[in-house]
Amino acid sequence: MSGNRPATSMDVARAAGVSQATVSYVLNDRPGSRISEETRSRVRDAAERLGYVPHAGARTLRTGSSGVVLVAVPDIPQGPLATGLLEELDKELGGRGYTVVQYGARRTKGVAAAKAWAELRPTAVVADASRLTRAGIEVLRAAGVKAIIGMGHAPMDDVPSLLTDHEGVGALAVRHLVERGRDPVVAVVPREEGLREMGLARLRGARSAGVPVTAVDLAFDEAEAAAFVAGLKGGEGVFAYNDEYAMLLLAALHDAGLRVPGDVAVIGCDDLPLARLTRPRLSTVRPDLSAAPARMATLIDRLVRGTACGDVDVWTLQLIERDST
Amino acid sequence: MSGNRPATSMDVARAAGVSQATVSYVLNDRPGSRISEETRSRVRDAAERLGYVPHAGARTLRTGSSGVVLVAVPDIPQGPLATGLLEELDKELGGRGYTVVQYGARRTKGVAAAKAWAELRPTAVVADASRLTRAGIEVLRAAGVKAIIGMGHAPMDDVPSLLTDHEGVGALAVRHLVERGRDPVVAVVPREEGLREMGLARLRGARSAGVPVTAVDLAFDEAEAAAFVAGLKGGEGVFAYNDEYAMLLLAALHDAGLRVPGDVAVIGCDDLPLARLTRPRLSTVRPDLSAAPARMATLIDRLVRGTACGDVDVWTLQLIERDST
DNA sequence: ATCCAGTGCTTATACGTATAACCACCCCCC
DNA sequence: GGGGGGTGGTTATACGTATAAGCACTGGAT
Repeated sequence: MSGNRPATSMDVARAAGVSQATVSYVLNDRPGSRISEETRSRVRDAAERLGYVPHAGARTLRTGSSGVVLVAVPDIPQGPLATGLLEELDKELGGRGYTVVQYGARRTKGVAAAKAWAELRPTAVVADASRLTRAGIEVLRAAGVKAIIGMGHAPMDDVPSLLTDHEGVGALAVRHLVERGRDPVVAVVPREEGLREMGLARLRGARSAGVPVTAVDLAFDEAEAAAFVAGLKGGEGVFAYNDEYAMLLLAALHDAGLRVPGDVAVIGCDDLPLARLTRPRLSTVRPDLSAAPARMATLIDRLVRGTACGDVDVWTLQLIERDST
Repeated sequence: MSGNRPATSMDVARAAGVSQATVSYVLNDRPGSRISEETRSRVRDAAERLGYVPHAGARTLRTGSSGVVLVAVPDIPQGPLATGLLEELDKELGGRGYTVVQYGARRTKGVAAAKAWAELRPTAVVADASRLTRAGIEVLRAAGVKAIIGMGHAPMDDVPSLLTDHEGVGALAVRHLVERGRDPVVAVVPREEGLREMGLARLRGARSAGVPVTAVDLAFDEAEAAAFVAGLKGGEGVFAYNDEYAMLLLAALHDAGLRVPGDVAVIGCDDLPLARLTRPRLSTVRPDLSAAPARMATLIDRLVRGTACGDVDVWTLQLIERDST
């Protein structure tokens, strides 16, 4: 049973006493094929008995389309938001008959990454926008990829994208701090590779709110946070880039004996589950992703069927006011 | 350029003025093939010019082996530990010529999941042990999967596994609490689906340490945590299942006005980056995964080549003592 | 001159599937 | 008794690749 090679549709055909074509017609129950109910069940029985599983590669070769949606996940450690988004997207696309596959993409990008993806002849590709270059997109198109969707902060002119509204996050956070009467407003920009660009985008948004905003570069490091906090005079409102940085600052402020929000107000972004547990409770900007998976799935499906072109979505932002501001 | 069908090795052959076989020999540079250097470069040029990318499905069909390592990730939200493990594993296997692909596996398990995976004809499968059943394993074997590796807490008798030493975590945590003179020792068992079994395993380990341990069921919920904390008398040592639960308890203890570690000691598990930011700093049990990816990759490679059989790894545990115990 | 060994390719085939095209049969109706 | 139209299949082929087997030629050695 286990030393043998996998059963093929030909094996099933022999076992059921029919031709291989009949097996194919039955198992895919192609509409318009004229096979008697009796033969159908004989074929299905044989397939079950032999443990037949179709060969995706062969099918792809024959039909010219794999039904695979390749998701190239970013290198940045994934939070619960991204994980949840992918899970929902998987469910949506699975329900429409696609096979969702995540591809680790070890640091490659551009044409090199695109070539690796193209080998699988995916029907669609969802990729971190920072991995996509124009030349890479050409490679994918040439390999027959029907739908290409970018995720990230920079709008790609060539492919529809799910954009994170980083500017909006910054603007919303700063407006809130101003409303609460905070005067020097400070925006933290993370120094880490991959986060820095987004930090700068959020800073731009912060500055668009109409008040002067001081930018401060910060690595995710307790000593640096302590040094930053030591320079505060009191009264500041700090937009901490995200909840993780906000938690870093809350700890540093606690160590320095500063009161939140009495001396300094802090606001994060993401509404992480763990960030609800800080004391004081952390105010934050929550990106609402709940509508994204279904819309992405619909868009992919339309692009594959060729009935629609690009469409850019933007997340909805919501301010969650707790105790830290 | 973009309305065309993808270039095949036959197209490359025509462009280079050679046969398709020659193209295959050159691009895979098969040792022992006698092709002149001049022809080789002509072929490579043509391939580059046409943007040729091999068709993985066709190759799989021909060779009978895909080189794909399918990783079926668990449904439980992934922490940085698991993410890091996968990333390293990806790198290791990528370096050995495998293609690592993550498969979302929307809640399916057993035979249904195995059939879905088998369609891709992976060379190896790394799966959450809770998704693997004996029948499922048979399906994979029958589909030609050479290496099957389980991850999780229950040792599978049939496949080698990377085991989390949940018992060890419990035992180590409780021994530490006892050393610090804590008298009633309490172990938290999470109520969430998927976490509960592991919680029970950690509880067994906790009880193997030789002192009486009270178990308490807890959902990840602030109100429940507050109710639990309200029942404490003081002096307790609490093993909180993991860092997230520990943070939940720290918040509840803070709200109740109890001092940590003065009144109650708390220890977690995982050494999450965010958990280093609590005040007091959280003591924890850190699973050391650094050796796992390389060992898993080696094991997979050996199983594929048929030069080795099973081998069970266990993570190394380390106690990190900070301020909460 | 003939044979042998090597070099540099080409020809032919099989992998597993989906589907267009064809075929045999039966029944009914003029 | 012959044509027409449904019913229930079968035969043949192509998808793109890897590789075994063969073939033409060249340059010695016998």
